[in-house]
Amino acid sequence: MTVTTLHRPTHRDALALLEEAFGDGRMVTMFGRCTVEYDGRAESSLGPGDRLVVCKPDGTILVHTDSQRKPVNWQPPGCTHRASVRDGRLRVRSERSTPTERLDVRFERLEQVSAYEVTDRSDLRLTGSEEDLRQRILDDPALVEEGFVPRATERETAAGPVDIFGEDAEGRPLVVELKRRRVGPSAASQLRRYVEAVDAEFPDEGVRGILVAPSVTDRTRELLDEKGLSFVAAEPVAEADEEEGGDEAT
Amino acid sequence: MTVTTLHRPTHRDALALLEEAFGDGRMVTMFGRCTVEYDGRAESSLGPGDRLVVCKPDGTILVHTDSQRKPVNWQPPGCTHRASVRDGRLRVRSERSTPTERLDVRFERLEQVSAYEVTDRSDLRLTGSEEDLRQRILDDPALVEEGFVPRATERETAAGPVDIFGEDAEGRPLVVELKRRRVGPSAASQLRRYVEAVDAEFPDEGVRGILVAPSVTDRTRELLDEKGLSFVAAEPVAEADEEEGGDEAT
DNA sequence: AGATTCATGTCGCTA
DNA sequence: TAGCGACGTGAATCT
Repeated sequence: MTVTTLHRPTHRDALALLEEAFGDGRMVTMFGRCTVEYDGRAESSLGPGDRLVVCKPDGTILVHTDSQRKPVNWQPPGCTHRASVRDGRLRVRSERSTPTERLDVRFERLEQVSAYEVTDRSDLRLTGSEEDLRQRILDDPALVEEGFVPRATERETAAGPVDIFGEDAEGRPLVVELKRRRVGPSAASQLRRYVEAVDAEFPDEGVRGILVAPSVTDRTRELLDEKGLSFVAAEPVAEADEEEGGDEAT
Repeated sequence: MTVTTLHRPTHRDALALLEEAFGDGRMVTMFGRCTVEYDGRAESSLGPGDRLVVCKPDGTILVHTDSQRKPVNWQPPGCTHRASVRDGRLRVRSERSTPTERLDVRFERLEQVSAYEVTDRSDLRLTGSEEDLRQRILDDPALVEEGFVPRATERETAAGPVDIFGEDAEGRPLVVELKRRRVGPSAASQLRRYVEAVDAEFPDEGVRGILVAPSVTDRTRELLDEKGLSFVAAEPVAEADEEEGGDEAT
């Protein structure tokens, strides 16, 4: 039996299941009317309402309402959660240090508590990341510009690590900043920061900077132009051929 | 009855409950062995495994494993999710446009399906945000420096909106960038961007920039110094008095 | 543990 | 709708 469920349990029965499940490393969900108090990097208070609470065996706790992707409250992995009954009500407390953070969920009503055994796993395979864009450019540096020769990735500078560092056709240092999607002003600032740091390393060598991304906003384009930086359009994965024959839709 | 639960249901029975719950605007959880395919801003494939799937009435869908705060796969609010049975297996598909994204969850085994009615709500009250820091400084501008006079918040510039714009004791323009927590290099770049934009607006008036945050990293401190920018330490909420008497622990 | 950056970031606001 | 920046960002990587 991989799922144990209590329907409208007493708070004490719920506590018993929670303690058992926490001990077994099972994942738990609770649904009911509760309040939530959080104190740590910030501080928050959530009045009574119907929520889905998820406790994971790695110490994660999530409090979900019926909207939004983000939990209304949570605690990250590595926390220790403990359940107790105070004044006849179930309470789940999750704590951690560095930084010190505490989350308290107090239930007024409990509709359902379930414990799940998770045994089967598979890893996620994802494509379309900045890493894919980097690989694409290392495979074909001409995508950046004719004659570009990559020399290093994640090269350290006084301002932080440069995505791709290399030389242009004339042998001048070239700083390439990659973004997997359309970028705003912060990307231009980031590139500028790296270029200035590299420029300090190679004075009078005419260090250049190129931002590689699918596209840029107008303001970002202006910021790049002002600072003498370039933009080259490229995507993490080659676009589907727009010219005829691209009939792979289902 | 605010919760309906099916234990080890047939895929057709699960489908019936899902369609009913989607129609009623109820929140749904499913637990079982499934695979997940995603295609949109990126692309991913997740092999078979035991997961908790949450469907919210606002169109959010979450696929959680037994670890991490982040779902392994998801779809944001505003998506339309549809359930069906193909080859005797339950499938939940969630789609949206702008950008075009599709998520497919296919179940091999179904341990439990639950539908929850969410009626009771309360809003979250949170303190310790950048907004709190701003209010603190507007209440007492001397926290930035003696003689500082705020003139505007979110003031627009060619490089974006400045958190607090004002004048120093000598009447020179002052750009203040706020951060609720310890900052890295990007904050220095951001401030510099704003200062340069304001400097272009007020040539030869000696525009100054001050970063206000709890603390900065060493490298960020150097970047600020290089560019003639300042740092002032301040937190969103006044720190507890470290000197004696702070005995509120439980 | 701290620093740095990417992310299918998410979310809210505003022009 | 797109642009822009905050977020209790989270998560990975490297020192």
